[in-house]
Amino acid sequence: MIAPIIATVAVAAPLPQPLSYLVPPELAAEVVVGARVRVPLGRRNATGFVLDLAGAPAEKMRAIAEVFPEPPLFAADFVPFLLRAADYYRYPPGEALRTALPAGLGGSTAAMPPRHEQHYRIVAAGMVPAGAKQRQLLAYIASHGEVTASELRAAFPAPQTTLRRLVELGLLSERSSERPRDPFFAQPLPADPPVTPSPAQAAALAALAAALAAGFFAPFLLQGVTGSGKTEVYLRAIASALAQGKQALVLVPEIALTPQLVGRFRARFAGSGVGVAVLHSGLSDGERIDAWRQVATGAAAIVIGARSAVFAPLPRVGIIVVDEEHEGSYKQGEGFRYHARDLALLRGQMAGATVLLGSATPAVTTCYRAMIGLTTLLRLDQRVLARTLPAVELVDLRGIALAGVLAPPLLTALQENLAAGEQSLLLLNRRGFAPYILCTDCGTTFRCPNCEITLTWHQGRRQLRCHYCDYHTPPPEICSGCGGSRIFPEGAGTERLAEELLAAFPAARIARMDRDTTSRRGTQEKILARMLAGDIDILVGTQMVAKGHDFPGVTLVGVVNADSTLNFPDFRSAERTFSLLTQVAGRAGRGELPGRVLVQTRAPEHYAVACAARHDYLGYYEQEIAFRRELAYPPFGFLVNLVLAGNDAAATSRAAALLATGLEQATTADVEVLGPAPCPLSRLRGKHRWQILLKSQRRPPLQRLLDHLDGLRRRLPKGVVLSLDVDPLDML
DNA sequence: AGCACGCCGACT
DNA sequence: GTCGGCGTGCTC
Repeated sequence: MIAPIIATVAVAAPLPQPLSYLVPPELAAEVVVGARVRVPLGRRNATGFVLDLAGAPAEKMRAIAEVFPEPPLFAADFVPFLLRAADYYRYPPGEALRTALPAGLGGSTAAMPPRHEQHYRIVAAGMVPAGAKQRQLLAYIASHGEVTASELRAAFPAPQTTLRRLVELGLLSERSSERPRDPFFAQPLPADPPVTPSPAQAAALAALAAALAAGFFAPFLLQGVTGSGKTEVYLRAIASALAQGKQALVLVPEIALTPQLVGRFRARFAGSGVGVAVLHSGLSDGERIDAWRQVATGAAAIVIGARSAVFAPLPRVGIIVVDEEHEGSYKQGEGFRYHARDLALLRGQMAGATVLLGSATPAVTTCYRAMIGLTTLLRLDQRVLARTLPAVELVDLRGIALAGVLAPPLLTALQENLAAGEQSLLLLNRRGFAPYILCTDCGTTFRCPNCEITLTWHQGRRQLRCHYCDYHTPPPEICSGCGGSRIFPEGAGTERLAEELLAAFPAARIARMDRDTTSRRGTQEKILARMLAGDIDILVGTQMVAKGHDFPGVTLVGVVNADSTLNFPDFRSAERTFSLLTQVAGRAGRGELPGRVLVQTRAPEHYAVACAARHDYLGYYEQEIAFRRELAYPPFGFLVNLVLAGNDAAATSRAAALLATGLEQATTADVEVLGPAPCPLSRLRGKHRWQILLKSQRRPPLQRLLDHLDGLRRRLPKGVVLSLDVDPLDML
């Protein structure tokens, strides 16, 4: 009697553990680790992923029903990482895996089949067909050797029927190969001018090379201001990893994943035949599936991607780069709420890889790890080509009567910069025309019926819009409170700022860059190209303009309201403010010309603002870390945020109270249960929301308390759902 | 998440 | 007497 084969399957259902299934003998050849399968679950079928195979005695087990006819999605060494990640964030492993996989591979439908490309070559030389078109095609193919269908389509109009005829005549042979859908297929490789590393870059590279050679987990923090040459360090460190037969994973914030950045990697590596795969949300399902496949088969040695690329199934990852590691977009905000930087560290640890975190303004938690020696600090202090950092001037708005949103110093600076024929960049972290509209007779504001916020006035679309759900409505003719008609927009967004600028500088060419003007594909590139060509004098934008883009011609940067991020009801508001101000200040004076930065604020003494103005990361860090220590916030304490959401206000608050009581009874002295309290966004998309914050100086007791949660979760009233955020980045 | 089982209210 | 409410628990 041969022991039956048992497969461990992560089922795409909210089950806390993978399940075991019998492998029917007739499927034994196809059921491999990484296969996608259909399995019976209760009285229905579900999709699952094979994590493991073993011979074991069959107990009460059901059999795998079907195997998807496709190559395995990952190899066995990927599984422990996935399970650790799912466990850490308390998310069902099957669902975690489904989130990690590209859309189209996580579901129950067949994957989009690979795309094929036809190749043609001459079989019988010398034979001359009758048609002129046939002769032309043959001559072309004869002179090029083997030719692909797409090349022929480029050279001849509609060659398809002629080709088929030539194949039928036996003059051409036809062969088909898989061609991955490649969004960069038609793009030429940019130039890659050689640069000599600066002494600081060389020192960093020496440390990285030593770690790569040792082949153990080694985390590094590469701290360098914008323009200090971090990317060159990434490129060279990756080259060392490749030279050892290892592979590289590069994570960048979604917003920074521009063709320019990818172009730089392709320029360095693709020329020498190294496969570079790109994974991000802008790809089509087919492109994404193909990219994932190239990674899984090992055809791509370098993977560049946003957050979810941390799960790319690289077989031999030697280095993981996390660029702009402080960026909040690395944290997934719903569902499987993982943090890609933290998982990069975990993955590096499990794979024995070098992990390189890069930032000008490292997250306080990351810097702390460097300070206590858990991470090696590498510094790039100089900007390349000895460019100096721009001077930052604070404009204290207190006591200034503003006509619009721009105070006289910033207006004057803009005027001067325009007169000098140079470009300016203005940051206002709020899109739309005005954050709310107000009845001046009775004070009524207009709110979203689904969310606890005011509606933003969008002048161009003549709409009031909610920025949290898709609610939108035409403006009210009369006030719903008093019947009056004196309703006016209050406050300012990018739309109003652009209008104000146009009024102040009628001759200036002004453009706006925010989610409203860049939603269509290609529009963002268009604005960037116009900026680069000098066709824009003043660019107005949200934080989009602060991150990821180079504006070599910009010599003046204005921050319209530095306090907007500071006043967030969140313990990380200072951190975000410091980063944003530093980033946007770094946009000035990157080219030949020196830069100038003006920051409007009502809190010029606040350390996040004052230190950013002085380019003083350490000064900021010292104050921030003291504040964190005092209140036992990260890195001195660990947080888990529990959010209860439901349609019924009373049921939701009752559920929150019940859950908090249950947790208080279960908790030990070393875990604090804070709340329940209404979430800062107390109503969102129609749901009433309450939160309970768990806080502890140590992780184990926190995890133990979370074990109790699974029991308590079941006793919630109907219609109230609990979601859990381990290491929350914000608590809105 | 589904989908059972199971134990209490108002109906042909 | 049943139809159906949604609390509780399981799914290999």
